[in-house]
Amino acid sequence: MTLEAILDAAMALLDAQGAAALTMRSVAQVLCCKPSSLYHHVRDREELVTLLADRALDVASAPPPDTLDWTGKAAWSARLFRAHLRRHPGLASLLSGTERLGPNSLAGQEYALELFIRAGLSPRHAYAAASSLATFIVGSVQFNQRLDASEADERRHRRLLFGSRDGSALPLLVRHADELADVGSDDEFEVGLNALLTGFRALVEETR
Amino acid sequence: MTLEAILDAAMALLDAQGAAALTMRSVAQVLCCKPSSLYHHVRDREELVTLLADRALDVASAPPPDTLDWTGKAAWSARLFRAHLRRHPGLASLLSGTERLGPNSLAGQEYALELFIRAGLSPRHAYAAASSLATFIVGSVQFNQRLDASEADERRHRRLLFGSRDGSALPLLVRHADELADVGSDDEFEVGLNALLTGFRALVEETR
DNA sequence: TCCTTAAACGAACGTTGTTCGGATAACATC
DNA sequence: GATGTTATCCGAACAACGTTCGTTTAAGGA
Repeated sequence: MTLEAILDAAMALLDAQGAAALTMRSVAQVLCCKPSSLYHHVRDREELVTLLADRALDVASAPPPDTLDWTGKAAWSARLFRAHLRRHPGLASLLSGTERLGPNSLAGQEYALELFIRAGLSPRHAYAAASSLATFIVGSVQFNQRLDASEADERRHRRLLFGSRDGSALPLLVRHADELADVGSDDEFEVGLNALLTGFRALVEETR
Repeated sequence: MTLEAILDAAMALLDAQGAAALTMRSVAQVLCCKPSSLYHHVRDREELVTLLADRALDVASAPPPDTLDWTGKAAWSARLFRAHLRRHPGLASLLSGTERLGPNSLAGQEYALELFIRAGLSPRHAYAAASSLATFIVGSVQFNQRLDASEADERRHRRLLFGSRDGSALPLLVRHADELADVGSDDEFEVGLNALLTGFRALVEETR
């Protein structure tokens, strides 16, 4: 009957059946109580989601090995964060819909801020860089969630769709349909991540 | 009574009252008909949203001036795209929830693909780069939507929140609270965009 | 003129978030 | 130990949502 239990139930529900199944009634059912009881511990459904979104970030992430330079550490943490988001389907969509001011979210911001400031960025640039990186990671997972769910089916679908068009309007997409069809979300993420980090590295150089 | 009219009404509703107001009943009311009538032109609400998400991308965007190099053109188009997303609140959240296989979406992908391939990227890298860029743009708008709505209030709120914590856990966020509080979404977007593009430029160099 | 077909409607069903008043139990106070 | 206060839970209900079904209406072709 405590708020902890409510968030636990919501988390279990989120992992098991996705974000759409996260209703007041379903949460109550998991806790063997009635929906109205939840409103004594939580004002809204929105507040529940906000609390859950931050609680779900409570990942005891292993710190990156010290042998890496700062971009290596950033990449390490970014991949870990992405893996965590993919392990909990629906979490990405939760995060992009709520404000991120909870303790775990702030801790992550603090960590990235320290990393980027120590690398030589101004506080403002470090903050903007951290926000951009977080935006890209969460957005990347959220965008490819539907695609990853169907996997091979989706690839075939995409290839079919590209190929079925007459080549006049979309020559490049059609010509490279087969090759592009199996560019997975992993490849896309790595390209974007590396691009962002080399961009940040260049920003450090030009600031110095 | 045509599908065009339905999408027009939905678009008007989206612009006027946001994505949450986009209900079957409200769309029907704008068209002076009953909700059940909509189901003769659209299978689901999801299909309506999917169609709308692509139709809303129908922006007769002025092509970037030819004096710019390819990263300049990419930045130009990216800023235009972002401005368009911000002009239509709720569109970003629509885009991140549906598959992007409509004609306008594909046309945008084709355009970015051509730009990046002509710059020297392999088709696969060009595709991944374009996807990453789109992810960042849409994600950036969606993330900062709530923040931009409140504007100054939100800034004060953020500063207050950062400042109110004891400095032990979040030393950097607290120390630079004032400075960080007025890092707007524009700054964040420009930093991320520039980083991505210099990263892509480096990718071209190392590929060649 | 009659028949077929497509579109709009009215009413309902199930589910959602949320509110309110009453029942209930625990806890503090005299 | 009795009493009153407080916090919690429950039952029922409300409005709004997406969706479906059967009927009505209107238009177009044979």
